[in-house]
Amino acid sequence: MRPTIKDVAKAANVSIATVSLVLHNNERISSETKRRVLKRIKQLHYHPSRSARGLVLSKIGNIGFIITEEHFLRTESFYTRVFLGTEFEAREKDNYVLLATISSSFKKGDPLPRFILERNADGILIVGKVPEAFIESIKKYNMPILFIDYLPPNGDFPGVLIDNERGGMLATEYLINSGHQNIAFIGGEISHPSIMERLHGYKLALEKANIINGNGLVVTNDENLSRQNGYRSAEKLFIQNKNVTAIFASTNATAVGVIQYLKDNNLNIPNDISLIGFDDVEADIMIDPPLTTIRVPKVKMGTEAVQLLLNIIKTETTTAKKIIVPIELVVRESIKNIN
Amino acid sequence: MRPTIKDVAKAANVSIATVSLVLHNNERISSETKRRVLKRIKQLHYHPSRSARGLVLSKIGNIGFIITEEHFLRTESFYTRVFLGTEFEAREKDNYVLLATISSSFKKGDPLPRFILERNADGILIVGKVPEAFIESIKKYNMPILFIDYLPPNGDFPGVLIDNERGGMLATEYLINSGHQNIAFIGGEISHPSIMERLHGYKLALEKANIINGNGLVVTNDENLSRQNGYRSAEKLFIQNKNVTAIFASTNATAVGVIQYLKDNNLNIPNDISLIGFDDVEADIMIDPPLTTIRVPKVKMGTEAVQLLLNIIKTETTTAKKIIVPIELVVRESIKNIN
DNA sequence: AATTTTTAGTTAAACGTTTAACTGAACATA
DNA sequence: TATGTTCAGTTAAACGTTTAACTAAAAATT
Repeated sequence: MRPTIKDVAKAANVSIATVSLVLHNNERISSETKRRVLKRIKQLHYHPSRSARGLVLSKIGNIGFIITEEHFLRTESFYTRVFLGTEFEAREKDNYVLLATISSSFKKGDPLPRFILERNADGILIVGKVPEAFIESIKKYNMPILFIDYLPPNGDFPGVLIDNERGGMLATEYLINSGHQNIAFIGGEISHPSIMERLHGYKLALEKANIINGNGLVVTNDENLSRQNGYRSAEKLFIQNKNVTAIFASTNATAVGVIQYLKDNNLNIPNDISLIGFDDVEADIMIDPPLTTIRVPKVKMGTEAVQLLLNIIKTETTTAKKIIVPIELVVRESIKNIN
Repeated sequence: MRPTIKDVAKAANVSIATVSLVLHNNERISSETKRRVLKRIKQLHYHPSRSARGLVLSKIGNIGFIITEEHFLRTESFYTRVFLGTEFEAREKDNYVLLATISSSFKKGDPLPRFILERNADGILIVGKVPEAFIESIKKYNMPILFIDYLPPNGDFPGVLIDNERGGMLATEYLINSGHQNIAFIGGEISHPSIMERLHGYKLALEKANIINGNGLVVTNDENLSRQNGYRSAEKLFIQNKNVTAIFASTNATAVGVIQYLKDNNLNIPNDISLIGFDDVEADIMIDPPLTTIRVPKVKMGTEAVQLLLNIIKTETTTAKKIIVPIELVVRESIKNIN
């Protein structure tokens, strides 16, 4: 049988209350006693029972991580890394992360993640775009909620977000500074607000540099599969447009599709076409030459999110604080300077 | 405040014991009372507290899912899908899955997943190859353990496994039946037993067909990144060997690398080279032509694993039962019949 | 020396379940 | 009629914590 607080108390010759106080670092306990108790705790490999603790505190130490199944299974490990970040921070703070997927076509009345119904989570992380109907459905449980990489159009929630607009600008400006003018934007899942914001950043940068080019250079397309999306979009772009010299691919999965298209059509990167991506590419994907990109701190998004959420839970405040994680331009070899 | 069993009892005019018995479908309760209680449960949105339940049953309803960080972050969604399977089945059986990653260079003394230390899981799923040192470290906690897609070399544990050998045979035999003789095997992470077994199946099939070709056709290589691995291995293969007509790539990530190599070297699939993979390819990866492959039921592996593990937990037996999930040859267009 | 304050604990109730042991009424049996 | 038996529940203890309220001893104050 696993040891309980009683066993520790007996071994250390104190009451169970003392053990509990030691566990919580209460200053009422002398350092001598503390030492003795701690020694026994270690010796017996004692760990307090979560159930017992949860029962009295009515706080379980779990946080829910909700994502659409589609996003979770994406070949890009974007959200997987975010998840890992949440796991790291949760562990640090003595919490567990419970992952649940929902359908991206969730509609009212569909079953909710069990940890919501059973209130087996102290708070909830909603990751990536989720259906509005889902958000509506869980509102009434009023658990603390925090969004990651998405904010619903209405309602004011806290969130951990990427500075997509600045990223879009950064990417575009870098292309402009490298002498490009005919810069195309290829958008993946354009209905995701993040992509919209990147597009907005792109437009802003062009405007600022007084470059006016028709909308023909912006190709969007809402297929689910980002790579095919990138491929098809590139195809579409080049049919209409022969003089593009640079492409801003709004995600790296899109970029991979674009690369395939360029390869299939004997267009060399960066000599014929310069290309910049968004999100650092997984090392596993072979891209030749290495892709210049905007790096997003995925793991950090997870850790920040958990920190903020736990804070909201602890202080029982309602906040709509937004944390914007910094992005970074990573220059590699996919862009040609044509100045 | 969330409703408790007391609230239900009061509303239904019974004792809390009755409510509990209704919850457990005890036949001691008349159907009339049962109906009344159930009605109130629904009305009040009552869900029993996990903490309270866990406390009295000393069984928490969590199962741990342990995987190396490296495997979890793989671009192939193989293990992600297995995870999803476990999640589905766990949910069905009123359990939660707690995921923890460990380092693939885990050594004695490294910190263990918290749910092991705290015994916050009733049983553990170990997924993919993990360091021997890790297995040694957790043995002493003697929690029920089940392996997925891996079995440690020593110790007799239950597991849910792929019939890799049969898969290797199936793939190779299909190539043979299509008239190929110079069939190469390109192995990804060859130190993973699964890959070894596929290789063994390959050899068996060749033997059975009386095809003798030197070991020059087997290229293995233990780089971590499967795609680069595939690329490099293909390179190596073709330097030594000019007359290969078919390749069996031991994983699909490897196959993708091989495809890139072939494309870069103007070798057409299937006209110049036939190719077969292993694991069904993610729809997102653009492969032209569609790849013939051995399909592995990933989600099913997860559900089966949870079923078996929960069974072991419930019956408190020690078993070393192995579940071999069926595989399937999926014929698409990457193989040329040269008979 | 008597009183008050501080220190370093202890006692006991509470959290929400499960379930063995009990009970009282209705029914069956001799 | 007296006595079992079955039915349909109820009572109460137990699970392992936390923490407010209490206490006994030591230290400080008058």
